[in-house]
Amino acid sequence: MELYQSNEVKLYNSLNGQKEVFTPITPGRIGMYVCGPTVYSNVHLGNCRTFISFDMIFRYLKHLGYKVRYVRNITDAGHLTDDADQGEDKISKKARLEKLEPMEVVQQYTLDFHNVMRQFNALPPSIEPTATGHIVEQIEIIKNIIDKGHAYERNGSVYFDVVKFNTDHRYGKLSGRNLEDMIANTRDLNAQDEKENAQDFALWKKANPDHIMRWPSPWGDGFPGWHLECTVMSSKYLGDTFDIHGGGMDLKFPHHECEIAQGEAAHGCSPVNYWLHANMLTLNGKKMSKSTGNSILPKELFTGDNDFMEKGFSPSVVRFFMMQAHYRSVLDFSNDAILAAEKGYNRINEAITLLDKLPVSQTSSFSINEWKEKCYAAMNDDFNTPILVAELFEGASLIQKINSGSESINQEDLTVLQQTFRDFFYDVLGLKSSQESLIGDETEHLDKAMQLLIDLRAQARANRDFATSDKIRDQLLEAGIQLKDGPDGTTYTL
RNA sequence: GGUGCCAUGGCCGAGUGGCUAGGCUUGGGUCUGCAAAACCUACUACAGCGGUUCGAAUCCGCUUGGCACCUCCA
Repeated sequence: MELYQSNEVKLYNSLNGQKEVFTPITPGRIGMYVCGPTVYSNVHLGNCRTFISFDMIFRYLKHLGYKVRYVRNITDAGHLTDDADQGEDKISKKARLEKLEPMEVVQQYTLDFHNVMRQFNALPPSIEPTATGHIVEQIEIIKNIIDKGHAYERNGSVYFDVVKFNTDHRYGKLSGRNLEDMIANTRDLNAQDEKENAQDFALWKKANPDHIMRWPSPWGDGFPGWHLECTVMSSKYLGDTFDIHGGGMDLKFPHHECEIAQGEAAHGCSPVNYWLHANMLTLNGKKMSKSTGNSILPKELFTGDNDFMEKGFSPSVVRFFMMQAHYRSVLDFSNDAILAAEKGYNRINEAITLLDKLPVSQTSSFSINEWKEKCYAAMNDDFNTPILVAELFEGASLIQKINSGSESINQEDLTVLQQTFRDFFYDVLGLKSSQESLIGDETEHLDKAMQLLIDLRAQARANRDFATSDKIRDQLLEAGIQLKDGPDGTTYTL
């Protein structure tokens, strides 16, 4: 019996704005697609929040025993810098500026992305397809959409006919827009526009002679439009209709709206059952954005080399900070907020170090299963990680009380406590304990060296040579190591 | 202008028509040579104005403020 059979997950579906009971198309199996990064520059922290949010969702669904195929693409072509019409492929623009091959740029930033995701302890997706690896499929689906009468060719480019599509489908159902309003609100600035309507979007763009990234197609040399890759890759790997599609809130319109239109036009069915949108991470109250400069790189945050924070923070602390907010809420990043999160994170880590050393009693003075159920209930309710974190703090408090003897626990319950605490902290939230950043070998060496210092200090204290003992303590603190005198001797944390 | 979302105690951040999330900070205490850490303990908030209700911070309306999308952006 898998956990999912006894845990009913409710998730907020952007398609109708309601929390719905999640039922996969195939029992026990889930297909999930998340829009990945455009690899033309380093991912910033805001990008990371979305991927960390969906990593948490992926982890919880797996924890429940579902077999999840998680597809997250790499956009290495096709996003335009300007208007669809005088647009230039983002990747090739960057390439020209830096005098690099386009695929060199792609490689560099893909590696950076993977590296950052690894630091945040995000699991790799099951499949990570690239747009450039699916040009053939994109050309095929464009032919299909043209055949169905939902697209037209103009001067070597192909456009999706939104107005025609809207006559027997509903364009705008995800973002709550209707086409009439959109048309009414459009001022027609581009008289030379190839498109029949301003709302039409490109499926294929003709490449100018100097455009580096280009592929042959039935309409001439060009490159695929912005929204097509996701439709192609999601349907290829997950089917024409699949369970969950995720992405950042800012992709809801037009990107996801266009995906729905493309899917419905090409396959005749709605592509996705549950649309999930992760909210933005703001910095100083404003959305992070590469173009405005209001952004912070993960590396700058980890090292403390940035203008916003007074010191560096470990990836796990940053992840914990994000988990303290709901994925659908805007989260503002600030020095005070992350500092507070770091202290809370340390508190939970203190409890974890006690987990294997707790005294066992004949009976328990509380109901551990009640606590465990609350943890699951939090996650089952649209992945409410802030509530889960609150429960982990309750658990941490419980651990301290058992340790100090004001609560007691029997062996059976202790096993539940250990298992549940670890399941949620490590597996579901994807956090690491503060000591874990060190590799085993290093820890051992450090332990030995530290023990020597601790012994020396203890001796100095015994001789009431406090000048020496305080010197050891204070200088270690400057080096980032904190000594903690307890009843059973002195321990240290980094 | 259009479409959504949000306003919670010093700070961050959940949530619910009635039973005081949680973390951080701060005050008091235990421990300590002194600290730090840890632990115990205290601190009853929901933008404003109306309305519905026995009862609303939670539902409805208005006002004010903020954010996101409508153009590439997670």
